[in-house]
Amino acid sequence: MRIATWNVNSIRTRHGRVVDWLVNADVDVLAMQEIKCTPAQFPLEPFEAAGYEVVLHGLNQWNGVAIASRLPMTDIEIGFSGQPGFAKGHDPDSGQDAPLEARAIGATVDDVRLWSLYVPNGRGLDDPHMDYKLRFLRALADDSARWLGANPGGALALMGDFNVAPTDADMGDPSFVPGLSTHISPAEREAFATLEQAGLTDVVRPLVPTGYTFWDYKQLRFPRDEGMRIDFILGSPGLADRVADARIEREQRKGDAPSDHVPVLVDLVGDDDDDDRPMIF
DNA sequence: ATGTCAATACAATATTGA
Repeated sequence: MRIATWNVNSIRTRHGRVVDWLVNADVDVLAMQEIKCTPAQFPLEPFEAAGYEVVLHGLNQWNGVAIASRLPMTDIEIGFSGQPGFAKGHDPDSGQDAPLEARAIGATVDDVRLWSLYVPNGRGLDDPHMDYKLRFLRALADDSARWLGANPGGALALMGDFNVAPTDADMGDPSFVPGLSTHISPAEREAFATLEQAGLTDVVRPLVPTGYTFWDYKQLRFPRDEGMRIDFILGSPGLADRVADARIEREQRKGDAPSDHVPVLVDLVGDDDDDDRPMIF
């Protein structure tokens, strides 16, 4: 089974490129982020014509997550347990919960529990959005730890735009982020590390040790290769053991109307479609 | 020169977000 993640930066603008890539790259399941639309606005037809079913969560023109799959999806979950909310100007001391944004959708394909996740940007080190980002990451780690406790040995994949560059090599120069050095601050890296403490590992890095997944549209970042590695597939041990290959699809940053992010994919063996499982006599 | 892009409200530009 080939699974992938891609921040598409508007599916209405990008559906042609996305479906073409799904078919050409022979992808079974794609987690998308920043679809930037409601369910009524989502271009379902090109996906269905290519043989993909889509589940999505979109509230307005911001954020939005989806999963497209040509294998059956079950147990669709909108948002994760404990996911924090956010609203500009919301007073956290008001006693009222801030509304949830469209940043998480889960589905099960074969025996793999998959999530499409769009972690808050943070905006600035002192911005209220940064605290939201840190709380979002910690709550995600807590929910993942709960799932792994309830499903020992289970295959869990967190796929998405985490908006954190976990190592220095994942961002060549902090000035790539205008103004403030978000994405690389100790607080953000510590919050990201709680996912590793929950038992999840980056399953792409061992096979693709270098390279970026995002280049800002501004300031010729792509031609200069001044990008960041912020899109990941994080797996439980039960998933990581089944990873046979991984790729970062840098070519997708080229050509007409690219997203500012590129797809990241991994191949899994040992799923229900066992014709790719090594035979042992 | 932030060497940009997308959605919306609105009706040619401004705002928001990334």
